[in-house]
Amino acid sequence: MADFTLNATAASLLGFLHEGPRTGWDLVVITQEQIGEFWSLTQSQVYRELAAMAAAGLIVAGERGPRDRRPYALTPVGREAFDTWAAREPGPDTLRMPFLLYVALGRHIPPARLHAAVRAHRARHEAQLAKYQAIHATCAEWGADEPYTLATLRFGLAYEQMILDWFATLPPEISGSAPARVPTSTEGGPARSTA
Amino acid sequence: MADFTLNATAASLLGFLHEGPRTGWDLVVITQEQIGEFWSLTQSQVYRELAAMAAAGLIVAGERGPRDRRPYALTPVGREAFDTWAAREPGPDTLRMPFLLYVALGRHIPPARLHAAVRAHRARHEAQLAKYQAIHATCAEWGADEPYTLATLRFGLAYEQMILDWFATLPPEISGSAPARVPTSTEGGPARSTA
DNA sequence: TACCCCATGTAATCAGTTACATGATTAT
DNA sequence: ATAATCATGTAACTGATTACATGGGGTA
Repeated sequence: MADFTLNATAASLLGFLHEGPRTGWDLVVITQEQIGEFWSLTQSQVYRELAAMAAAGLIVAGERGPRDRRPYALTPVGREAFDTWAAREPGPDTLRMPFLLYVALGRHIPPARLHAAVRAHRARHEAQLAKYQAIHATCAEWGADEPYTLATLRFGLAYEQMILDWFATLPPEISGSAPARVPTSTEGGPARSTA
Repeated sequence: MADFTLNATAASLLGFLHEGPRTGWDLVVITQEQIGEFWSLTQSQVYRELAAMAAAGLIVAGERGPRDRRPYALTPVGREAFDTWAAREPGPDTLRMPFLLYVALGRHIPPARLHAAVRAHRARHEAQLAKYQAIHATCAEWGADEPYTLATLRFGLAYEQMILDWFATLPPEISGSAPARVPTSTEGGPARSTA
């Protein structure tokens, strides 16, 4: 029972339950907006993990509320399991980018197709950056009392900005249009930050 | 048979087979170094997908060579399947970052633990940046004839540099040490690129 | 000859995704 | 009354990870 090994998804749910009892639905919404961009989890997973953790005693289900809402609360055992999880090094980042696969195999993809994919992908990231900027604008006053959420938001901003900068450096074979005038960086030597 | 739907992993293998027959082992090595950073795939998957694609006629196995090496060659059917895959928009990027999960849940993690995780994670990315820089230094002459691989490499460089820049902006509660003197960017208004 | 790496594969498990079924509540 | 949304859950599947089994071939 004490050897229930948490995966990071389950641990994240326990993490949010530190702030008080939440229903599966609550957690779906919360996780989606707070960590969804770098740790996706689906509604199915949430209910599955909650059921498993309840069976293992890490959380307890409360009374069913209005719309069958069933809040789960963290137990001392759950707290301990979370601490055990937190005591381990977080695993390595993994990226899954079908678009970069396109680029890597670009030699074997019709140019028009590749260029269209570039445009679509750039548009996605422009939209995502705008979204982050909007959130950041409304939440700039957080500062001191929300450093954790703010840090992840700032990561998102930096990430999207980086991608758009990278798009601007693509050669015409890939982008379909001339690169913006930026340090061309194909003239040898290790790359250096422009920041 | 013609309706064999490729997943991106299988498609990537077909992509590399455009350059000539390769064995499973070859593909494990090639994919690991060429796309491994943004599209991980394991040896098991490679052999599984090769077997499935061979059964579907997308590739054909050649004679077994020295150490039981068995080269697979692309067939016209496989080429067509690849083209069909390439004609679709690539799916969205997904990030899986346990470390950011740590940061997001930082409020509930002992500070010393969080700071240690930050140090370890930063070290990882410093090492990764150095690796990319080394590759870039040896391959700077590619330029025109390897634009695709170069673009992915330059993505890696930009990504790692972005992360290290982000680390420098972390507040002491998270990093354990004072942030570097950079545009503090917590003073309101949407973030702007510093590039 | 002994050992290590090359190379192919299988088995078992876990995690993640999609689709669907069901019923309660609120809004129109 | 009807539709939309809230909320919980199940089923089926696909993909990814880990571990292991097996044997060839080169090297010390």
